[in-house]
Amino acid sequence: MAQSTCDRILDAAERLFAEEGFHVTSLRQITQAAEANLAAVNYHFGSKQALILAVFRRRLDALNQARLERLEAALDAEQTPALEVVLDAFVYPAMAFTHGSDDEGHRFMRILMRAFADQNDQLHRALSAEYAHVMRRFADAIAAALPGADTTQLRRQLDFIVGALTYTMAESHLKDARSIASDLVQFAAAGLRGTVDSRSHSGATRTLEIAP
Amino acid sequence: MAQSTCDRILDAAERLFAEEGFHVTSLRQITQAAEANLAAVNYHFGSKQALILAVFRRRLDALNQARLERLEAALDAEQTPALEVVLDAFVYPAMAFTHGSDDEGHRFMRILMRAFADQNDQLHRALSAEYAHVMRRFADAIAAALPGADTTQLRRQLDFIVGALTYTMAESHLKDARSIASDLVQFAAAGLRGTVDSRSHSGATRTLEIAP
DNA sequence: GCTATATTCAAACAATCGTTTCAATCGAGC
DNA sequence: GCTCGATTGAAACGATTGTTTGAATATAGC
Repeated sequence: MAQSTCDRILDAAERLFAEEGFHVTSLRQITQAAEANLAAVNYHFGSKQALILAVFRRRLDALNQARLERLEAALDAEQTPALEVVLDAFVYPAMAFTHGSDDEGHRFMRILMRAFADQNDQLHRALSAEYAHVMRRFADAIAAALPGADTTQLRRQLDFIVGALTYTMAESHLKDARSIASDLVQFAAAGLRGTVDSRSHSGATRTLEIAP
Repeated sequence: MAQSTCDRILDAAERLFAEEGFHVTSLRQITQAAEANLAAVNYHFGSKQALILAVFRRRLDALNQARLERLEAALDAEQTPALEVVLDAFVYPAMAFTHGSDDEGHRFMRILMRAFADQNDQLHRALSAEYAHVMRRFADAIAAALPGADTTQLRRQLDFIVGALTYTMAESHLKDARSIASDLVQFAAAGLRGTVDSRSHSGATRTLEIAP
């Protein structure tokens, strides 16, 4: 018995949630996979909903901390790091999760996307609150690397990047996570730079009026 | 009675799926909201899973057809339309759905994201198959507008755009869908152009080696 | 008007769900 | 060694699920 009952339940729940979904996964499946008793879930976590939240916090705390550490390191090394460095600090730790021993990172990204699709629940609010702190830091760092950028537009574009990252990681069976991360960083950097029209880049910025 | 029982069930199911999710929504909720009998679902559709598929096909067919029509119109007007025009043909019809009479479009995008989060099911395979046809057309059009672009990298970037689009539409309560669509088109165009390094754009393309 | 087909209805089906209960077991502290 | 709290165990609870059944009703064709 290497792990405690709590951890075994968390591991089993994470795996099953990713494979099947939150609501279709029963506590009986989880406890059976964890070699624990059915009542252990309600004893240790209180309810199924609380278990779901616990599964998320465990990984999300680590992910966001890794992101912030990487950002801090970049800010220590340079006063205003290049755009790619900031984006990499955001993207790479997420990708690193998909590169763990087995598929645990890929699994987690799947259930992370599932969570963001659950618009209504308290789960979404809890995750957004968790994200808000990190997002503000990165928005600031990006704004510093992009003088003249519009703040509200930049926040929108950050949503684009989060969407591209989450979707891509949940979608592809990436053996080449590192290559995809590099592609996304490059893509996002070019997208961000292309919409800053104060310091004109060689006319690469085109506008298109969308038909009504 | 303006609509048939079938249509009332489809409408009610779509609304409830978006609000609650697939598996937590019961057939009793659906039939009650549709003012139909419980057995009507199994009579008209065969099973709950078949109903879910029917809900998707109804809207997805219309969305993809609208995209292709817009792309064809652009290809008729110009031999190789500008990148922004192609991207707009992909993005705008999706955004137009979120701009319907009530929230029906926004609702649909939420359940579309939910569907893509359901990795395993036949639902995901059915939707990917439905998408594949459209994606190929757009990939070709984008490749034509971007001479010298790498094909596999371009397909990856298309996934980025799909992710950004789906995530953004599922996330924000957009009153200003048109503005967001314009932002996304501009962002994506710049991102795509920024990674084509054959015809060098003013050194805007930077590469970053990601740490191991 | 009658018949045959299509649809709706109320009721019951078996299965599964999350949760609760209470006794059994374990493990440290004195 | 004994006791008390923490943990686990088996079983049952009430509720809800998707599906099926068979009778009642509406609708079309002749």
